[in-house]
Amino acid sequence: MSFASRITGAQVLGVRTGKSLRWPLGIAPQGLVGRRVQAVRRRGKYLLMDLDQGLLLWHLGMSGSLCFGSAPGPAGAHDHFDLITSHGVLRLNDPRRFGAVIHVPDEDSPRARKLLATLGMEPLSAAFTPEYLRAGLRARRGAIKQVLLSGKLVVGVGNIYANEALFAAGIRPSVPAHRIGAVRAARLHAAIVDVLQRAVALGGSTLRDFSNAKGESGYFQLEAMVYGRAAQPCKVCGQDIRLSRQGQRSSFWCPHCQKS
DNA sequence: AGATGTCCCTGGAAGC
DNA sequence: TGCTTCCAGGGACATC
Repeated sequence: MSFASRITGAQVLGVRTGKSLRWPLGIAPQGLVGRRVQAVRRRGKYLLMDLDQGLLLWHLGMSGSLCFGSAPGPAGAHDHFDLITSHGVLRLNDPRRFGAVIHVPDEDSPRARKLLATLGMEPLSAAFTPEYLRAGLRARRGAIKQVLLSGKLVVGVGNIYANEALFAAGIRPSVPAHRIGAVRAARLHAAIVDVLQRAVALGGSTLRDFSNAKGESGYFQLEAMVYGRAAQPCKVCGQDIRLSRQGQRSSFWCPHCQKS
């Protein structure tokens, strides 16, 4: 049973905070005491926890993980936030502290809107269609890789999956988004859905130096075709995988399989 | 409003 | 061996 269903209905008994996370909580921790968890949802990479008053937004950043249990044990160096409830303790562990827990009064508050309202389509929803992607790409002049990473068209596509999806679609990361026609947009759409579905089925592809909540290594559970393979032979054509930088991010691509 | 650059943080790896 | 430097990630924010 997921922690979401186990924590639903619980009452908050207390909060323990460790080192500060990326942003302030937005409320005094005591202000959460007595609240009830009414539902747990997700939007993009945010976890939304509806309380009887207010809303808690959780984000795992790049290295965060959650665990939920009745006896979490003493807090470790990277255990930054415990939500202590009548059903158990939800603990956020995050070595690199890119994660966040943020309280907002409601989803329409300025802070919540700023974080959530600009998010793009859910990639595994029925509304994410090839036509939607094509229309969004047509309106953007930036490099396709950065458009995907921006999350404004479609959420959930981080650097690893952007690289992999572009390879699968045969599109070079530097191509201006609006140059991608209907046929290739459809191919990219299918590639995004496929790579995310496979990643979810396999439990994600964490960084090589981290592990999932169960402590299992996430070492390329989704086997990368290009990501992290600079100067290694392409698994399809044998040419050396190239590495370039776009907006402070590494892009890996095959010069033969991704011609334009 | 879109595009671009900067910054946050830490630990592992690589280089000296 | 021990030090320093580089690098990875998501995404808000500032600036043009």
